[in-house]
Amino acid sequence: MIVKSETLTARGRRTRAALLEAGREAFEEQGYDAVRVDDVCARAGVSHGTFYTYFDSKESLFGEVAGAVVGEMFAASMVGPAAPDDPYARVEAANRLYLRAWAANSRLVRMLEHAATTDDRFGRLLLELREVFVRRGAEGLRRLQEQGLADRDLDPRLTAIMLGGMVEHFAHVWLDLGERADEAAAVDHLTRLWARAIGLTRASTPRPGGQNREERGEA
Amino acid sequence: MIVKSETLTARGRRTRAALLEAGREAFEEQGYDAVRVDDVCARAGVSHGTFYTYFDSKESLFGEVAGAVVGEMFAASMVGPAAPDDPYARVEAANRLYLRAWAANSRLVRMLEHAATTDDRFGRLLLELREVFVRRGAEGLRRLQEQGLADRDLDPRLTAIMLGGMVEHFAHVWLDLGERADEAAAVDHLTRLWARAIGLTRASTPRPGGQNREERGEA
Amino acid sequence: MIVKSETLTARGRRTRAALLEAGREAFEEQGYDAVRVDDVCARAGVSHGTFYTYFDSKESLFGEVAGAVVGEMFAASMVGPAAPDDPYARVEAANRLYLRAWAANSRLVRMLEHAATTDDRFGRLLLELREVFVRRGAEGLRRLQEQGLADRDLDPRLTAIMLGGMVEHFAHVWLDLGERADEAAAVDHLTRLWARAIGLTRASTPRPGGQNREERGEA
Amino acid sequence: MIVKSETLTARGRRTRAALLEAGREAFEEQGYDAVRVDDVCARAGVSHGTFYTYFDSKESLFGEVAGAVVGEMFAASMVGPAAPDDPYARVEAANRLYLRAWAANSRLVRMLEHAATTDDRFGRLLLELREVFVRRGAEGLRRLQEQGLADRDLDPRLTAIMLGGMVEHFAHVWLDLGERADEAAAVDHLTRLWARAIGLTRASTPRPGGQNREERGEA
DNA sequence: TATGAATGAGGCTTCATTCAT
DNA sequence: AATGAATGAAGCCTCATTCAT
Repeated sequence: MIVKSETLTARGRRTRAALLEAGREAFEEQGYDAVRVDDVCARAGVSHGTFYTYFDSKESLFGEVAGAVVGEMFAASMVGPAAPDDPYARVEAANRLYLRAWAANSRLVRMLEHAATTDDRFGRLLLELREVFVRRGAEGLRRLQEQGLADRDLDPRLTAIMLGGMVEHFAHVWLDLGERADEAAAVDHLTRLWARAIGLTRASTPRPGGQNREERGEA
Repeated sequence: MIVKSETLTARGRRTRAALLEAGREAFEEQGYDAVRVDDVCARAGVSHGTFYTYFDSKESLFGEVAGAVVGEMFAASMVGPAAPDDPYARVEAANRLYLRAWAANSRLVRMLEHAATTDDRFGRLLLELREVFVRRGAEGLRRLQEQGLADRDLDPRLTAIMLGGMVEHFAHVWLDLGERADEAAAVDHLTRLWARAIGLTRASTPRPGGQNREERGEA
Repeated sequence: MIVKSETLTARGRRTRAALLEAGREAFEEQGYDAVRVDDVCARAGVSHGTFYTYFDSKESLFGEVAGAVVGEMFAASMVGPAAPDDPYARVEAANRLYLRAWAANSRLVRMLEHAATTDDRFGRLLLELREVFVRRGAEGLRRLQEQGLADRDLDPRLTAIMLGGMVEHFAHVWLDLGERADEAAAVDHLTRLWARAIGLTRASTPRPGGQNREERGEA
Repeated sequence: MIVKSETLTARGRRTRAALLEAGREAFEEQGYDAVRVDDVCARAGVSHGTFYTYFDSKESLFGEVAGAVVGEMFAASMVGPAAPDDPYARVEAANRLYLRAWAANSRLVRMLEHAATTDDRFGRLLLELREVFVRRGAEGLRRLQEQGLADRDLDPRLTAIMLGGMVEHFAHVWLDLGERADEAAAVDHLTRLWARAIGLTRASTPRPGGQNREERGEA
C-alpha cells in the first residue's frame, strides 16, 4: 500500500521526503537508467523494502521528482510584480528567468524528455510545463500587439512556441552540450532576437540592457 | 573480429546491410532501450549469433545507424545551387530544409540526444551535426551583415545557434510532442521571425511567402 | 508473547475474534497463498502490528481457522437423536449431512489438504477430521453387520474409508470442480450406491427416497 | 522466445527434456511452492538463463510436466485387449489400473489440484483427466446395464463419478495420508463395493479375484 | 494494547554477449 | 559465414515479521 504524504506520521513524512530528495539527487547525478532503487535507498539511509512503502516503483518515484521539478519551474517562471514597465526590459527579464529556470533543471528536463518517449504520462507533464511558458509568452505578445508595440501579423501562440523554444533550446545547447557562452551575453542576444523578431518598438524610454547598450543606443 | 563492409564477400555485405537497415527501423519504431538485439536479428532474418559477426554490440550498431542518419541530414541541409537569389527566400528555403531534415529523423535524433547523456561519442556526433547547421547559419548571417542586409551588432555564431535552435526545437515540439501546425505556416513564421530577428532588409524584390502576403506586400 | 482468549481483556478478545473472522473470510475468498497478513488486518480494521499481538504467524492464524472449521464439521456430522430408525434412511441422512458438511467448507478443506503437504500438523488435523467420519461409518456398518443387515465379509474400517471417501470426493468434484448435479439426486445416488455396496437389506419398511422410488418400491 | 520441441536441434531437445525431467523430480520431491527455478536448473545442470529459453516461467514448466503426467495416466488407464471376459474381473482389472495410475502420480495430482485453485487452466486439465476415467466408467456401466447385468436405475455418469471418486480418493488417503492397507486388499474391497453398488450380477462363472476367493466361493 | 514504519530474505526474469558446432 | 544454445550479471519487487513509540 503506497502512501501519500497526507496519511503519514511525522516520521513517515521524513522518510518519504528523504527518498524523494535522494531520488532527485541520484537522478541528477547518474541519470534515470543508471539509478537503481537500491542507490536511492542507500542515499536515503533506508532499507530497500521501505522504498516500496512509499513508492510503487522507480518510475513512480521519478514521476514525483519530475512533478516537483516542474512545480519549481512554474514558480520560477513568474516575472512577479517587480517586473519593469519597459516592454523590452520585461522581455529581457522574462528571458533571463526562462533561461535560468531551464538551466537549473536541465538534466531532469532531459530525463523527462526521454521518459516521455516511453510513457505518455511524462509527455503530458512536459506539455503542461511548456504550456505555462507558451501561454505566458503568447499573452505578453498579444498585449504588445494590442498596444501597437509588436507586429500584428504574428500568431501569438506559434510565435511564443518558437521564440520560447529558442530560449529553451539554447539552455540545452549551452548547458548540456557545452556550447561556451556567458549568461549575460546569452540573455542579451536572446532578448534582442526576440524583440526584433516580434518587431518590438521601444515605445518610451529605450532602455536596452546587456552589453551592447551603446551600440544600440546610437541606432 | 568485427568486419566492416570493405572486407566482406557479397553475401556478408548483404547481411550487414540487412542488420543495419533492420536496426534503423527497430530503433525508430521502438526506441533504443526497447530494442533487443534479437529484435534486430529477427527483422533482418538472421540468427542472434550472426549479429556479433558484424557489430561489436548493440551500441555499436546504434553508432552506425546514427552516423548514417547524420550523414543524410548533412546532405539534406544543402540549399543547393537552385537556391534563390533573394535573401529572404534563401532564409525561407534554408528553414524549410532545416525543418524537414530534423523532422525526417526526429526520433533518431532524440535517441542520439539521450545516448549523448551516457556516451561522449554520441555527444560529439551530435555536436558535429549541429555544427554543420550552425556554421551554415553563421556564414549566411555574416554574408548578409557584410552586404549591409543584416544587423552588424549580432554575433553570427551565437545568433545562428539561437535561431537554428528555434527551428530545431520547433521541429521537436511539432513532431514529437504533438503541437498542431502545418508546415507552410510553420516555415512562414519561422522565416519571418528569423528575418526580423537579424534585421534582414529586403534589398531587392520582397517576395515573402506564406499567408500574410498582402499585408507585407503593402509595406 | 502471543495471547489466547482467556488472558484477554474484553477489547482484546474482540480484536482477536475480528482477526480470526477476517482471516477465515480472506482464506475462503482468496486462498492461503494469496492472502497477505495485511489483507486480514485491513478486513479486521486493525493495524499490521496488532496482528502479531494475537497470532504468531499467518500459518498460526490458519491453524486456528482450520481448527474452528474442523470443530464445526465435527458438530455437523452428528446424525443426532432425531435419526430415523430405518437403516436405509439413516444412511441417507448421514450421507446428506456428510455431503453438506464437506460442501460448506470445501474451500478450507482444500486448503487444509494443501497445508498438510508441507506441515504435518495440518496433516494430523485432517486425519482427525476424517477419522470422525470414518469411525462413525465403521461403527454403523459393524452394527448393521451384527444385525445381519449388511454383508459380513466387508472390513468395516476399509469400507467406511472407501464409501466415506466417495461422498467426500463427490462433494469436491461437485462443488470445487463444477460437476453439475443437484443435491437431492446426489444424495439419492450416493445412498443407493452405499446401501447396495454393503448389501444393506431393508429389514423393515423400505423407505427409499429420491427419484426412483417406484422402481425400487416394486422390488 | 520460448521454443517447443519441434523447432529444436538435438542438443536443444536434450536440454529441454532435461529441464522437464528435472522439473518433474523437483516438483515431486519438494512440492510446487518449494521449488525455485534455480533448483530445477541445478538439477538439469544448466544455467539459470537457459531455463527461460525453453519455458516462460515456473508455472509454464509445471504446465508441461502436468500435461505429461496426465498423458501417462491416460495411457495407463487403458484396460487393453487382454482384459478378461468376466465382468467382475473386468471391473477388478479396471480398479487396479485406476488405483495404480493415481498412486503413481499422487503427488503431482495433488499439486494439480492445488494449482487448479488459482489457475483455471489447471482446473481444465484436471477435468479432462477425470473425464477420461468417468467416461470409461460410465461406458462400462451402460454396457452392463444393457446386458442386464447391472441395475438400470443408476445414472451411468453420476455413478461413474461417484465410484471412480471412491477409487481416486482412496488412493489419496492411502498414499498421501498414510492410511495403512495393502494393494490387493484395497483392490478387492473397491471391486466388491463397486460391483455390489451397481448390482453386478455374475452372469456366467463367478470368478472373483483377490484374497477372499474362498469365502466368497462358498457363498 | 495499538500503531505503522522499517527490515531484508527470497525469488523471478531479462537480455547482451559468448561459444561450440 | 551462420547458427542457436548457453551464460550470468543485474535489478526489480513482495511480504512476513520486528520494533520503537
